Amino acid sequence: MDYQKLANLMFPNIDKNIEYYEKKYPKRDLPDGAVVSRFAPSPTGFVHMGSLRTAFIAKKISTDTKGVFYLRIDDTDEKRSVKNGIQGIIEDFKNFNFEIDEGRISETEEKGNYGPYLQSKRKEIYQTFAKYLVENNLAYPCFATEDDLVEIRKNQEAKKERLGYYGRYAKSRNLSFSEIEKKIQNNEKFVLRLKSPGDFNKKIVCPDLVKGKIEFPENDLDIVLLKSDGVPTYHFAHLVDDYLMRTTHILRGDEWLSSLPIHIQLFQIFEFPIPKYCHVAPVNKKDGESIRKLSKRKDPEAALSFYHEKGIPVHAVYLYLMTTANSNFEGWLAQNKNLGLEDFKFDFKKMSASGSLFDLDKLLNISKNYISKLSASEVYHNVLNWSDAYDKEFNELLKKYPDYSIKIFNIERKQKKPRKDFSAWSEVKDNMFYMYDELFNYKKIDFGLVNKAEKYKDIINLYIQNYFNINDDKDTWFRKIKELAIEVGYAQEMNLYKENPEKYLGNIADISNILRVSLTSKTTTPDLYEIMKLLGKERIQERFTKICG
RNA sequence: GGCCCAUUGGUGAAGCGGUUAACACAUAGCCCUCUCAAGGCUACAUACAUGGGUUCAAAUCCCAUAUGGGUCACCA
Repeated sequence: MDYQKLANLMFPNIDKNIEYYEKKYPKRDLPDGAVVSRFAPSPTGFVHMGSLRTAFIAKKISTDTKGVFYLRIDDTDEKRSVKNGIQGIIEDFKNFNFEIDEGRISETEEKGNYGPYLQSKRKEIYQTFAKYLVENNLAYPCFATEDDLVEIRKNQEAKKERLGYYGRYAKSRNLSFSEIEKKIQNNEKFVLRLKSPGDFNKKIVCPDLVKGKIEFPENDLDIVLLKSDGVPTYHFAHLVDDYLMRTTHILRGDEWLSSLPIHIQLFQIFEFPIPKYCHVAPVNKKDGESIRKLSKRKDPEAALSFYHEKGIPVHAVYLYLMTTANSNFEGWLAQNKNLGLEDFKFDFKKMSASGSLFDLDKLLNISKNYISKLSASEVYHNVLNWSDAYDKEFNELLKKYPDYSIKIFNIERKQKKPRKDFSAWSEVKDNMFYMYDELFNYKKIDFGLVNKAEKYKDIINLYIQNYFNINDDKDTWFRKIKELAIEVGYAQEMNLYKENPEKYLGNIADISNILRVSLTSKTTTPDLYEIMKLLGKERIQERFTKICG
């Protein structure tokens, strides 16, 4: 058969060749060892936590090696695409400060010299590569209908044979030119299938940076390369795009592991350099007794918006992702307290090959520690940003009292071991609302929460009259509370009380708590002295007065 | 069903032929303390899936089984 003629019949409008594209997208001029990696999601509208993890690792090794990380949108399947799907991904990235070196940057724009980065705009490129295969008798048109394929499968199932389009089941392999010509002239739909050179009885060793060397049978399936609408399948697009975009490392979920023989075969057929593959295990979730992959549909924590909404700092999420990605990261960080994520070298050898459960508690713990190290001003700006999207009322107050708010966040922060009150910005308001008159409600005060608080009015009155002075230093302030305790028959020290509880009506902690609850409506707050200093004389007196009537 | 991957305490995980089998999170208790958050100390946890080998010696090497997961589309 004249394969050139066949190729022209199938792709009459393709006039370029592979060399053209090789010249258009030349080898990248990068330092030795530079990693070119990418994230290639379908435009489903948002990024999955597991995807972010994979993309984060890819980007990390690219920047570590002074390489390139790019974003390519895999929109070859319309059924999967969602309206504004690209925008959703880009917004998630923006919210997570996830910057790309090149690729798609909005619904309409992109940057970089290796585009288009939208697969739907690369049809001609794919067809050029497809035409090459036909010209060289490496691929052929297949006219089998869906029914034909069902028939084949039934047959194979009945005979307990291996499923798929291969060997003697690949009937379209043997069509003559005139048969093909006739069908095409009749406008019969066809797909392009690989004429697989593989032998199922032979083995191929596939190296993988996280799973190690895996032995598979060679691929002998005549897989579909181009669908009947001329759009490539993932396998073919992967070959063409990652070759032309000069990708060196393919990071993807390990559900792709079993198609590795196909991909390696494809690269070999074209004699293109085979990229390094890194199949990343999934992030899982316990669902009753069974364990399954974190699911966009079932698990809110699968979506990045979940973390954004909670106000978990982006950097904390990355710290957590790195602790799950490289087992030595946590220890390294503990040893190198003055260094950060950027200074850590990612290593595939330290990556677990098996999936793990997503641990929100651990994330929150990391986040709590991270926040404790921020400055009051940083905290303020973060809370401001967060509340702008999720709590307008609080946002207004923060904007109204910026300096005052920063002072609040500074309570017990500038010390060697700062407080660790919150692990997410959404927790701030509940912790601090009483510092704002607009949010404080004295009617919610419940002295039932305080031990031995029966005579709280007397105690508060005594305090205002004889002990309260806003200008006292902390020692004096505390000494006076002790004196008050003695005056009303409470123990001025815990030890004394513990030794002889029956001798006292209560203890010093009870006194403090009566004051604390009066001023904050909470039994748990940061340093009461600091709080009173910030509240100031008038507001303190006002709050006390309201309680005592 | 075929092919492939995985399996260390509640969770993540170290371990690479000889260890009292690290560490972190979670949980509990004690200490500290004006409350809390921390911090310090301690505890907890029946932790090496099971069964066979190899070896003086196995969580570590080999084989089988079990369990979990993936994949076998004109989906990615």
